[in-house]
Amino acid sequence: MDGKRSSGGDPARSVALLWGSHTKAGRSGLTVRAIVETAIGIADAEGLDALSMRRVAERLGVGTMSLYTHVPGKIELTDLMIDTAYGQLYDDVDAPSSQPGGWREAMEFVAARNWDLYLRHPWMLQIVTARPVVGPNASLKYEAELRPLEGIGLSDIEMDSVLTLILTHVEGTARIRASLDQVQQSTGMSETEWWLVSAPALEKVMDASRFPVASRVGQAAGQAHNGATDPAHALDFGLARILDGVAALIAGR
Amino acid sequence: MDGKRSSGGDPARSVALLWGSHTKAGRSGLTVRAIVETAIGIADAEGLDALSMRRVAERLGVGTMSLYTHVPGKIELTDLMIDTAYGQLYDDVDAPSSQPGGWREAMEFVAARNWDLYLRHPWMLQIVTARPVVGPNASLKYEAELRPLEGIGLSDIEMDSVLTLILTHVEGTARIRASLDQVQQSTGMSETEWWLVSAPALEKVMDASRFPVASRVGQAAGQAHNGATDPAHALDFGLARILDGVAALIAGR
DNA sequence: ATCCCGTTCCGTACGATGTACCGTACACAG
DNA sequence: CTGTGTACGGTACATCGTACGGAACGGGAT
Repeated sequence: MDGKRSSGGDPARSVALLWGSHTKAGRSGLTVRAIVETAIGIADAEGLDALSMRRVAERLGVGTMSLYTHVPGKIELTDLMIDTAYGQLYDDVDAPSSQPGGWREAMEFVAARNWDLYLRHPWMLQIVTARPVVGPNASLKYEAELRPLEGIGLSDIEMDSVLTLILTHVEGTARIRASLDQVQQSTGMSETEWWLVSAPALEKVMDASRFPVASRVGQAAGQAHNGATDPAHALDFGLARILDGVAALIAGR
Repeated sequence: MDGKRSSGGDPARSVALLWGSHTKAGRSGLTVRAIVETAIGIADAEGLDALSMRRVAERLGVGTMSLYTHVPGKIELTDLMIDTAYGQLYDDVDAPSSQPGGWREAMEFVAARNWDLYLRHPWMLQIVTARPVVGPNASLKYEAELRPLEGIGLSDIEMDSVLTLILTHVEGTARIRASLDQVQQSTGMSETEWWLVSAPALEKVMDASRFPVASRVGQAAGQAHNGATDPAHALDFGLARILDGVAALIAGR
């Protein structure tokens, strides 16, 4: 899968599927909800690559093709998975906006929650988020995350832009973290170990004098957070700069 | 492919492959370079999903398994593709740092070049950038992009953090754009058309009063750049905030 | 000239995958 | 009790990456 996103074809079908109640069960007790939750369980535990229709069906004790009675295809299934995961983000719509402190603390809260979300469900990062899935939980998420930006001196468009900026930052940084985790898991080496193994081969072939700044900075960064990159630090550093920039925009009025 | 990234196994092998000269050709004239360039051509034109070992071999007029004489597997091939693409970024290492204007203009130049890169090679966004591929061109890129940040009052670690922040922003925003492009291409509908088709089904099921802020802001944003999101605007807006934040960091010393 | 051996090429085959197609068997309305 | 719509799922197909092992070649040693 990965880069796929045909958008299914019929938008109305997808909308109905996302917003429907999914309670009707046939004689084998199969439900859309059960399918989605099983799929999330597999993806959480073994990654998106391990998620196949056969595996889902097997785990549900059901024939593979029975899934297609409830779900049009795998793409729509992943759409449902994403919207379901969004549902776990906030207890209620006012969670971010009722955060103590101003909009800045609220946005830090939003960033932290999204960061945690991608930690729990790394597979979300692998699903190309094409034209955002407009499910009920995604809509609630958007509403919840927008509210703290109300009435602080931003236009509607700026509110949307600021939120997009923050979420893009979190997602991108989470992607870096997820990649590091995956390499670590698949090679059995920590990042530090990996560099120790690669360094000799690299030094033999790479003339450090051609990259004076890069090698100095790379060295410094590597030592500071043992491992070439520290996603947690990147998250905080970046968010601080972004929020400073937004504050400057507001103050400049 | 998509979410894969086994890191191949032997790091030394990958390093040698990336930094090697790739000039030795066998009796059929097959080269690593030719394989990589053909692969890039396919991915550029038809997307990463259309890239298969069979297609590459076919286009080269060669048996599929012959590729494996020169390249260990598909994952390593994509590593080579990425480093090759990086090679097209700057004419020389000093391109960004010799930009007229200060570090700010230089970083805008860097952002614009990366933005263009992802426009030309959208498949790069689909390849999970695990433990960054340390090829020769990637190293040059890092050096080139770091140089404009020299001597402006940032520590080594901050230099790295700032660059990471900017590149993450560009990549994330490019990902949004690529997704929109792909939906547009696969459905044959422009984004505006898509929303027009989906809106009726959505309105029937979604109670706008539950999402007061979201629907107001979404409406405003949608009208401003006809289409729910305007990646180009998001790029500029975000970059401006980020650079303001960095400027504040420097000024605060 | 002959042989040998290392390398390059590639045909075949295997185990995956998503899902189209179509028969079966059940639950419920009449 | 019977008729019919829906849920279920077995089989099959195209596609993928690539393991395996044989064929074909080029160049060095005899």
